[in-house]
Amino acid sequence: MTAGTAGTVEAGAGGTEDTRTRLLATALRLFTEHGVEGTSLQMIADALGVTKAAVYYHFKAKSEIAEAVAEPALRELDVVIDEAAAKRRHGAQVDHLLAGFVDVVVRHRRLLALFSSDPGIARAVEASLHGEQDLESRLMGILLGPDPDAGDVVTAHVALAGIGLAGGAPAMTELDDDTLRRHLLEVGRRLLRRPRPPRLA
Amino acid sequence: MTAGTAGTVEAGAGGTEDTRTRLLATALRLFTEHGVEGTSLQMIADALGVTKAAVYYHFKAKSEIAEAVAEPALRELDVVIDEAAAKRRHGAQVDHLLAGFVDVVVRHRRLLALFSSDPGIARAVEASLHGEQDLESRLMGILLGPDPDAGDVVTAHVALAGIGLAGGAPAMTELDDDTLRRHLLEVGRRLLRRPRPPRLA
DNA sequence: GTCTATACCGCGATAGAC
DNA sequence: GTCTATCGCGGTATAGAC
Repeated sequence: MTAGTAGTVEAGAGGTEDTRTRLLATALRLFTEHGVEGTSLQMIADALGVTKAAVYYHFKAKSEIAEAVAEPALRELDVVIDEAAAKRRHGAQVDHLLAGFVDVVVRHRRLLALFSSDPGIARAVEASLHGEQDLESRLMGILLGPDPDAGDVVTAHVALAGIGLAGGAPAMTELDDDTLRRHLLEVGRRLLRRPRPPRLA
Repeated sequence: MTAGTAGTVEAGAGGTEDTRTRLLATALRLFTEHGVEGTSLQMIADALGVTKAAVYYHFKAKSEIAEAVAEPALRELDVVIDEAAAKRRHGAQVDHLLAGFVDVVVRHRRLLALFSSDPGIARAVEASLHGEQDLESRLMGILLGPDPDAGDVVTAHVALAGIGLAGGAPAMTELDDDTLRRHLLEVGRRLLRRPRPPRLA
């Protein structure tokens, strides 16, 4: 995105990945190890063998790094929401959204652990979440039907918050992806009263 | 606690509340307005008309202020857990715990919004949560029966995280305490499969 | 026992040279 | 694209006034 002058860069010559990419990978690693707060620009710079100022050339602020790290997961969520919105029947929308949401949560659960305990990421995510696309409104809009009562709203919030947070919880690290996904899905269905989808897609 | 030499101090003379108490009240207000991270010791000191060092006299570190702010809620939770543990039947334990937890969440929901989005408080709470008393283990111990399977563990986590987070969510601020409590309780029951307690206590 | 003055160092961020 | 230098502010720490 914002491609511009790129062109020949992609999969360029020999070894050297461009700094921005290396930077993001390094930042993600350090973030998951020490949290966003606990990771200083100095640590990132040192790990890359450059100075803080060099890091600042690629990102205007630390929060931008956090946003960039969170972006892939948010983009996937965006796709899921679009797919869900495209379904005709409301029940099918909810089913697809739930399954897709759980899937994104499970596949990005290490990131999730960060999201939920670090305001650095949390704020970055919220910015994107309520930004241009406002993922949260769209999510809730699908989950809640045409005219939801207070109980529906509470239920939807508990479901999303619970699944998201539980997915990233330390106690879940022992479970393999598939097991976790199955259980989260089941819990979500019970919450949202969608007892069980038809056996074949 | 750690009373010691006190004695005559309690409910002392005229106007001046002791600084420590004013400090905590001020800190709580600023924390809820700007978050823990967003509140500097300088801001607290200014609001009280003292210097940073004075604040530092009462609390060795910023994290201690956060802990002190969170303490009342955690103590209430502690009581609820004890009460629940004292019940004879497991079903009654879960019912009491759920109702008590929801109640604490609702009454401290402003604080909750902080807990869940600010690692300052989050860490303080975790310290207490896993400290001496290890509230979390005891909570989970009651919620999960004798030998829980993976599904039970996931469910319990979703329930606690979901109720806690949803209770503090901005979207819930419009609901009055009683309505919120009723809906959270109902959602919790559905999750934990405790359909409905007997009509009279 | 309560507070002020002052200082330290690491942090995120900026400006400008190469 | 990277570096050196520097800034202001944050939490922390100590010495000492009252």
